[in-house]
Amino acid sequence: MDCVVFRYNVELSRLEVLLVNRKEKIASQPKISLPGDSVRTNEEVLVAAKRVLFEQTGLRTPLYRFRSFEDPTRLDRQTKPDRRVITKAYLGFTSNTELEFGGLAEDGFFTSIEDVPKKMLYDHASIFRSGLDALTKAAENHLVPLDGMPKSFTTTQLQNFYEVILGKTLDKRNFRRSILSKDYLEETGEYLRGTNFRPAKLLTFNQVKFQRCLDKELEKLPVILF
Amino acid sequence: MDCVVFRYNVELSRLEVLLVNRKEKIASQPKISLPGDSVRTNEEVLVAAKRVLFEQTGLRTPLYRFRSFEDPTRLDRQTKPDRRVITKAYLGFTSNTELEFGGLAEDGFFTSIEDVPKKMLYDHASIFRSGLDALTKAAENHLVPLDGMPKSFTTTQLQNFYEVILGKTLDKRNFRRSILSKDYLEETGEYLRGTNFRPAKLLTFNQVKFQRCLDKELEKLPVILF
DNA sequence: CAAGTTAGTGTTATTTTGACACTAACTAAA
DNA sequence: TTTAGTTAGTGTCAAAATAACACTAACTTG
Repeated sequence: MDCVVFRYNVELSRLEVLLVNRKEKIASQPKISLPGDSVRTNEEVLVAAKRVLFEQTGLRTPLYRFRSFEDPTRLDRQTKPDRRVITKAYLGFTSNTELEFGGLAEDGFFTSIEDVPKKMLYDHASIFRSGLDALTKAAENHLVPLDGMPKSFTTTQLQNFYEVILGKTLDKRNFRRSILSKDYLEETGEYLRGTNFRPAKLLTFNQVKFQRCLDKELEKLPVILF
Repeated sequence: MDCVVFRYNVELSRLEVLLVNRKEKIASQPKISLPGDSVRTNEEVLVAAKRVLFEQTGLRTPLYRFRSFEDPTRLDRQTKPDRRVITKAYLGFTSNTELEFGGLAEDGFFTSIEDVPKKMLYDHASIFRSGLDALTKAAENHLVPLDGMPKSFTTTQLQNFYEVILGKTLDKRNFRRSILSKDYLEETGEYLRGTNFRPAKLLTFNQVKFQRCLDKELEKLPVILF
């Protein structure tokens, strides 16, 4: 199981992803990789993902599964032909920049998604790409988890976040209508102070409601096949 | 990997599913189960599913993946706690009733979905139920694979098929508009003869175009996260 | 109090979806 | 040959969802 953990870098207004270097070099593979490890025999995969992410990087953040990778040649082609390895991939968001490496991870860093190496451990480069696709798809439908946003934020800040992910500008009114109808944002009653213009309402992300919203969307899917 | 293979019984106008009895009894488990077995180390899972289905029942039919089952307790609770077993489930349709059993399967039969045993091998009862859910969802969106329909059929026959799956009647005009817009049905140029009323156009199912249509639908999904 | 800046809102046109009823084409029987 | 019987096949209208678009509200500073 592997994790694609994004960070929204507000200052540089860019999207970053968390990569780690493995302690051990595996055959001729690059050490640079996504955080990830194998699942214990009696462990729920999602639980394993959270555990491993914490062990390797010190991060605790909700994770969302997005795809499995089970091509029988995914590791063969590169290394160990002794057994077949499949992996399940999760994505997450964080705002935390204080990392503590451990487990299989020697060290690591956030890097702009532009600068992610083309070659990483095993098929991690393509897992990353797939995670980015999943994120884009989620963004197009205003279903990006906001675990990496500040505790509270304004609608405009949120729109900027989405615009960074999608790489294009969005219509303010349509964006607000859509995102508010999703019903996972809550007003704090507070306003953003310190500007020299009209203060904006501060919102918070309700992760539980977001999950409910995700489930509702999954119900609506035209197919389960797949 | 396990297969949920449906058959549309035109005469009885009901939906049936293919079950097999395993040759070997496993612990205190029922022998009755879905066709299924483990995947070979170097085998694509879909390929394995088609191979196993053929070995066990003599059927060759396109299969469509619909879900994975990976709860760490799925077999533990019942039998072998020696290793963790996950499974990937596929669904398919056939019109073939000539079965040839082999491999792990002693024998088998099609049974009405009403009469599927509540207790089957491992968690096969819940895999079946989940396959039926997938089918229903597909039917609601007019995306049921028609591999189990006769070579050619009329729109009305197709509508009956859908009505059997959904257990309710559908509006003829809306059904036709929707299903024809999907673009995986082709006119044969032939007409259904032998009736004493207006002859209906005969259509065929194009499985390749259907796959393309499925892929297009998957593109449109609001999330990749699942 | 005027100027500057962002916050916040509503309407219209287009597309999609569901509800609904009639004419067309054929056979069989009178 | 005409009429009755039966299913095939088609189009419109209303409702909901979606995309495009411009102005007023609220605050700060000088």
